[in-house]
Amino acid sequence: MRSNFQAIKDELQDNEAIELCALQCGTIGDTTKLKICYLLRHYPELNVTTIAEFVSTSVSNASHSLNKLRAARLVKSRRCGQTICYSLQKDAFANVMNIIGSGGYVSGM
Amino acid sequence: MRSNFQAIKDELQDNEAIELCALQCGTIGDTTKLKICYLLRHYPELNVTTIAEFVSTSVSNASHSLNKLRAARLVKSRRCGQTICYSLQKDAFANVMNIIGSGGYVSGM
DNA sequence: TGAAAGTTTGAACGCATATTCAAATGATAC
DNA sequence: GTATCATTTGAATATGCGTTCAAACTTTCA
Repeated sequence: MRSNFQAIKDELQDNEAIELCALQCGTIGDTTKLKICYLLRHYPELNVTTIAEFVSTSVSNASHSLNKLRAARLVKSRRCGQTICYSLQKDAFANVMNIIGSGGYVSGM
Repeated sequence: MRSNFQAIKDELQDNEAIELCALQCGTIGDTTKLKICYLLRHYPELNVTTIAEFVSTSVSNASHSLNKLRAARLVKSRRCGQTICYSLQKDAFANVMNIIGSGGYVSGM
Protein backbone atom coordinates (compact mmCIF):
# COMPACT_ATOMS: atom_id res chain seq x y z
CA MET A 1 0.00 0.00 0.00
CA ARG A 2 1.66 3.16 -1.24
CA SER A 3 0.72 6.30 0.59
CA ASN A 4 3.66 8.70 0.38
CA PHE A 5 3.49 11.96 -1.47
CA GLN A 6 5.93 11.23 -4.27
CA ALA A 7 4.35 7.90 -5.20
CA ILE A 8 0.95 9.50 -5.65
CA LYS A 9 2.39 12.41 -7.56
CA ASP A 10 4.09 9.93 -9.87
CA GLU A 11 0.89 7.95 -10.33
CA LEU A 12 -0.85 11.12 -11.48
CA GLN A 13 1.84 11.81 -14.06
CA ASP A 14 1.95 9.99 -17.39
CA ASN A 15 -1.09 7.95 -16.43
CA GLU A 16 -2.53 6.49 -19.63
CA ALA A 17 -5.92 5.72 -18.13
CA ILE A 18 -6.29 9.31 -16.97
CA GLU A 19 -5.12 10.70 -20.30
CA LEU A 20 -7.62 8.56 -22.18
CA CYS A 21 -10.40 9.49 -19.78
CA ALA A 22 -9.65 13.18 -20.28
CA LEU A 23 -9.66 12.74 -24.06
CA GLN A 24 -12.97 10.91 -24.01
CA CYS A 25 -14.63 13.26 -21.55
CA GLY A 26 -13.40 16.26 -23.49
CA THR A 27 -14.88 14.80 -26.63
CA ILE A 28 -18.34 14.38 -25.13
CA GLY A 29 -18.00 17.73 -23.37
CA ASP A 30 -19.74 19.14 -26.43
CA THR A 31 -23.50 18.68 -26.66
CA THR A 32 -23.50 17.59 -30.30
CA LYS A 33 -21.16 14.68 -29.65
CA LEU A 34 -22.76 13.80 -26.35
CA LYS A 35 -26.17 13.64 -27.98
CA ILE A 36 -24.80 11.35 -30.65
CA CYS A 37 -23.51 8.97 -27.97
CA TYR A 38 -26.78 9.17 -26.09
CA LEU A 39 -28.63 8.40 -29.30
CA LEU A 40 -26.38 5.47 -30.19
CA ARG A 41 -26.80 4.10 -26.71
CA HIS A 42 -30.45 3.51 -27.56
CA TYR A 43 -30.14 2.71 -31.26
CA PRO A 44 -27.81 -0.10 -32.27
CA GLU A 45 -26.81 1.51 -35.58
CA LEU A 46 -27.49 4.77 -37.38
CA ASN A 47 -26.13 6.47 -40.48
CA VAL A 48 -24.77 10.02 -40.61
CA THR A 49 -27.79 11.64 -42.23
CA THR A 50 -30.17 10.20 -39.65
CA ILE A 51 -27.90 11.18 -36.79
CA ALA A 52 -27.68 14.73 -38.12
CA GLU A 53 -31.46 14.99 -38.23
CA PHE A 54 -31.87 13.62 -34.71
CA VAL A 55 -29.41 16.02 -33.15
CA SER A 56 -30.54 18.95 -35.28
CA THR A 57 -27.29 19.78 -36.97
CA SER A 58 -25.74 19.64 -40.45
CA VAL A 59 -24.55 16.39 -41.98
CA SER A 60 -21.06 17.85 -42.25
CA ASN A 61 -20.97 18.69 -38.58
CA ALA A 62 -22.26 15.25 -37.65
CA SER A 63 -19.55 13.67 -39.77
CA HIS A 64 -16.82 15.79 -38.16
CA SER A 65 -18.21 14.92 -34.73
CA LEU A 66 -18.31 11.22 -35.50
CA ASN A 67 -14.70 11.39 -36.61
CA LYS A 68 -13.69 12.83 -33.25
CA LEU A 69 -15.77 10.24 -31.44
CA ARG A 70 -14.03 7.50 -33.37
CA ALA A 71 -10.62 8.99 -32.66
CA ALA A 72 -11.54 8.86 -28.97
CA ARG A 73 -12.45 5.20 -29.40
CA LEU A 74 -16.06 5.79 -28.44
CA VAL A 75 -17.71 4.95 -31.74
CA LYS A 76 -17.07 2.57 -34.61
CA SER A 77 -18.36 2.42 -38.17
CA ARG A 78 -18.93 -0.04 -40.99
CA ARG A 79 -20.15 0.35 -44.52
CA CYS A 80 -23.70 -0.83 -45.23
CA GLY A 81 -23.96 -0.54 -48.97
CA GLN A 82 -24.50 3.07 -49.84
CA THR A 83 -24.56 4.35 -46.29
CA ILE A 84 -22.18 4.06 -43.35
CA CYS A 85 -23.50 2.72 -40.08
CA TYR A 86 -22.20 4.08 -36.81
CA SER A 87 -22.48 2.37 -33.45
CA LEU A 88 -21.09 2.72 -29.94
CA GLN A 89 -17.90 0.82 -29.15
CA LYS A 90 -18.34 -2.01 -26.71
CA ASP A 91 -17.53 -0.75 -23.22
CA ALA A 92 -16.98 2.67 -24.70
CA PHE A 93 -17.01 4.35 -21.31
CA ALA A 94 -15.58 1.56 -19.19
CA ASN A 95 -12.33 3.44 -18.64
CA VAL A 96 -14.17 6.65 -17.83
CA MET A 97 -16.20 4.82 -15.21
CA ASN A 98 -13.07 3.41 -13.63
CA ILE A 99 -11.49 6.82 -13.28
CA ILE A 100 -14.38 8.93 -12.10
CA GLY A 101 -16.63 6.36 -10.40
CA SER A 102 -19.89 7.98 -9.35
CA GLY A 103 -18.29 10.62 -7.14
CA GLY A 104 -17.56 10.92 -3.46
CA TYR A 105 -14.69 9.67 -1.38
CA VAL A 106 -14.01 5.94 -1.70
CA SER A 107 -10.82 4.85 0.04
CA GLY A 108 -7.17 5.74 0.57
CA MET A 109 -4.76 5.46 -2.35
CA MET B 1 -43.46 4.08 -25.23
CA ARG B 2 -42.46 6.84 -27.63
CA SER B 3 -40.59 5.76 -30.69
CA ASN B 4 -41.31 8.24 -33.45
CA PHE B 5 -38.71 10.51 -34.91
CA GLN B 6 -40.01 13.85 -33.72
CA ALA B 7 -40.40 12.75 -30.08
CA ILE B 8 -36.79 11.62 -29.90
CA LYS B 9 -35.55 14.74 -31.65
CA ASP B 10 -37.45 16.79 -29.08
CA GLU B 11 -36.04 14.78 -26.20
CA LEU B 12 -32.54 15.57 -27.42
CA GLN B 13 -33.29 19.29 -27.52
CA ASP B 14 -33.26 21.42 -24.36
CA ASN B 15 -32.48 18.39 -22.25
CA GLU B 16 -31.12 19.63 -18.91
CA ALA B 17 -29.55 16.33 -17.94
CA ILE B 18 -27.63 16.22 -21.20
CA GLU B 19 -26.58 19.87 -20.90
CA LEU B 20 -25.27 19.29 -17.38
CA CYS B 21 -23.50 16.13 -18.43
CA ALA B 22 -21.78 17.98 -21.27
CA LEU B 23 -20.73 20.77 -18.91
CA GLN B 24 -19.30 18.33 -16.39
CA CYS B 25 -17.57 16.16 -18.95
CA GLY B 26 -16.13 19.21 -20.65
CA THR B 27 -14.77 20.38 -17.33
CA ILE B 28 -12.92 17.12 -16.63
CA GLY B 29 -11.88 16.88 -20.27
CA ASP B 30 -8.74 18.66 -19.13
CA THR B 31 -6.10 16.57 -17.37
CA THR B 32 -5.46 19.05 -14.59
CA LYS B 33 -9.09 19.06 -13.48
CA LEU B 34 -9.55 15.37 -14.01
CA LYS B 35 -6.51 14.65 -11.86
CA ILE B 36 -7.93 16.84 -9.13
CA CYS B 37 -11.17 14.83 -9.17
CA TYR B 38 -9.25 11.57 -9.21
CA LEU B 39 -7.21 12.76 -6.26
CA LEU B 40 -10.25 13.90 -4.28
CA ARG B 41 -11.90 10.59 -4.95
CA HIS B 42 -9.23 9.01 -2.79
CA TYR B 43 -8.64 11.79 -0.30
CA PRO B 44 -11.62 13.12 1.63
CA GLU B 45 -10.33 16.68 1.80
CA LEU B 46 -7.33 18.59 0.50
CA ASN B 47 -6.32 22.24 0.37
CA VAL B 48 -5.26 24.13 -2.77
CA THR B 49 -1.53 24.09 -2.13
CA THR B 50 -1.47 20.35 -1.58
CA ILE B 51 -3.59 19.72 -4.65
CA ALA B 52 -1.28 21.89 -6.76
CA GLU B 53 1.73 19.89 -5.60
CA PHE B 54 0.06 16.57 -6.30
CA VAL B 55 -0.97 17.43 -9.83
CA SER B 56 2.27 19.26 -10.58
CA THR B 57 0.90 22.68 -11.42
CA SER B 58 0.88 26.19 -9.97
CA VAL B 59 -1.34 27.12 -7.03
CA SER B 60 -3.01 29.73 -9.19
CA ASN B 61 -3.88 27.21 -11.85
CA ALA B 62 -5.19 24.77 -9.27
CA SER B 63 -7.38 27.52 -7.82
CA HIS B 64 -8.76 28.43 -11.24
CA SER B 65 -9.41 24.77 -11.94
CA LEU B 66 -11.18 24.24 -8.63
CA ASN B 67 -13.41 27.20 -9.40
CA LYS B 68 -14.50 25.60 -12.65
CA LEU B 69 -15.03 22.28 -10.93
CA ARG B 70 -17.23 23.96 -8.36
CA ALA B 71 -19.18 25.80 -11.06
CA ALA B 72 -19.84 22.40 -12.63
CA ARG B 73 -21.08 21.15 -9.25
CA LEU B 74 -18.38 18.53 -9.00
CA VAL B 75 -16.49 19.90 -6.02
CA LYS B 76 -17.33 21.80 -2.85
CA SER B 77 -15.23 23.75 -0.38
CA ARG B 78 -15.21 24.89 3.22
CA ARG B 79 -12.86 27.04 5.19
CA CYS B 80 -10.62 25.23 7.70
CA GLY B 81 -8.96 28.10 9.59
CA GLN B 82 -6.21 29.45 7.43
CA THR B 83 -6.69 27.04 4.56
CA ILE B 84 -9.64 26.03 2.41
CA CYS B 85 -10.56 22.38 2.16
CA TYR B 86 -11.89 20.98 -1.10
CA SER B 87 -13.81 17.76 -1.49
CA LEU B 88 -15.85 15.95 -4.09
CA GLN B 89 -19.59 16.62 -4.16
CA LYS B 90 -21.71 13.69 -3.12
CA ASP B 91 -22.80 11.82 -6.24
CA ALA B 92 -20.76 14.25 -8.28
CA PHE B 93 -20.95 12.10 -11.39
CA ALA B 94 -24.33 10.48 -10.86
CA ASN B 95 -25.89 12.43 -13.72
CA VAL B 96 -22.96 11.67 -16.01
CA MET B 97 -23.39 7.98 -15.28
CA ASN B 98 -27.06 8.15 -16.12
CA ILE B 99 -26.43 9.74 -19.48
CA ILE B 100 -23.46 7.77 -20.75
CA GLY B 101 -23.86 4.46 -18.92
CA SER B 102 -20.86 2.24 -19.59
CA GLY B 103 -21.30 2.17 -23.35
CA GLY B 104 -22.93 -0.18 -25.83
CA TYR B 105 -26.50 -0.49 -26.95
CA VAL B 106 -29.01 -0.92 -24.14
CA SER B 107 -32.61 -0.75 -25.34
CA GLY B 108 -35.01 1.15 -27.57
CA MET B 109 -35.94 4.72 -26.63
C1' DT C 1 -21.40 6.49 -68.53
C1' DG C 2 -23.87 9.59 -65.91
C1' DA C 3 -26.82 11.06 -62.31
C1' DA C 4 -28.15 10.89 -57.59
C1' DA C 5 -27.67 9.84 -52.71
C1' DG C 6 -24.59 9.48 -48.81
C1' DT C 7 -20.49 10.82 -46.79
C1' DT C 8 -15.97 12.88 -46.10
C1' DT C 9 -12.56 16.47 -46.26
C1' DG C 10 -10.08 20.90 -45.63
C1' DA C 11 -10.06 25.63 -45.02
C1' DA C 12 -11.85 29.44 -42.59
C1' DC C 13 -14.02 31.93 -38.96
C1' DG C 14 -15.17 33.14 -34.41
C1' DC C 15 -15.19 31.71 -29.76
C1' DA C 16 -13.87 29.30 -25.62
C1' DT C 17 -10.29 27.64 -22.80
C1' DA C 18 -5.77 26.51 -20.11
C1' DT C 19 -2.02 28.51 -18.22
C1' DT C 20 0.96 32.19 -16.50
C1' DC C 21 1.96 36.33 -14.04
C1' DA C 22 1.41 39.98 -10.86
C1' DA C 23 -1.44 41.98 -7.64
C1' DA C 24 -5.01 41.73 -4.10
C1' DT C 25 -7.52 39.46 -0.35
C1' DG C 26 -8.15 36.81 3.97
C1' DA C 27 -6.50 34.59 8.24
C1' DT C 28 -3.06 33.71 11.77
C1' DA C 29 0.66 34.57 15.05
C1' DC C 30 4.04 37.50 17.02
C1' DG D 1 0.11 46.69 13.27
C1' DT D 2 3.03 43.82 10.58
C1' DA D 3 4.84 39.86 8.65
C1' DT D 4 3.72 35.43 6.83
C1' DC D 5 1.08 31.79 4.85
C1' DA D 6 -2.93 30.40 1.92
C1' DT D 7 -5.83 31.57 -1.59
C1' DT D 8 -8.25 34.24 -5.04
C1' DT D 9 -8.68 37.37 -8.82
C1' DG D 10 -8.12 39.62 -13.37
C1' DA D 11 -5.67 40.43 -17.38
C1' DA D 12 -3.03 38.62 -21.01
C1' DT D 13 -1.49 35.26 -24.23
C1' DA D 14 -1.65 31.39 -26.92
C1' DT D 15 -3.76 27.37 -28.22
C1' DG D 16 -7.62 24.46 -29.31
C1' DC D 17 -12.39 23.65 -30.72
C1' DG D 18 -17.18 23.81 -32.92
C1' DT D 19 -19.47 25.04 -36.81
C1' DT D 20 -20.09 26.38 -41.59
C1' DC D 21 -19.24 26.22 -46.45
C1' DA D 22 -17.88 24.47 -50.77
C1' DA D 23 -15.67 20.85 -53.04
C1' DA D 24 -14.40 16.00 -53.52
C1' DC D 25 -15.15 11.18 -53.02
C1' DT D 26 -17.78 6.55 -53.02
C1' DT D 27 -21.49 3.62 -54.02
C1' DT D 28 -25.72 2.45 -56.34
C1' DC D 29 -28.78 2.21 -60.05
C1' DA D 30 -30.57 3.22 -64.57
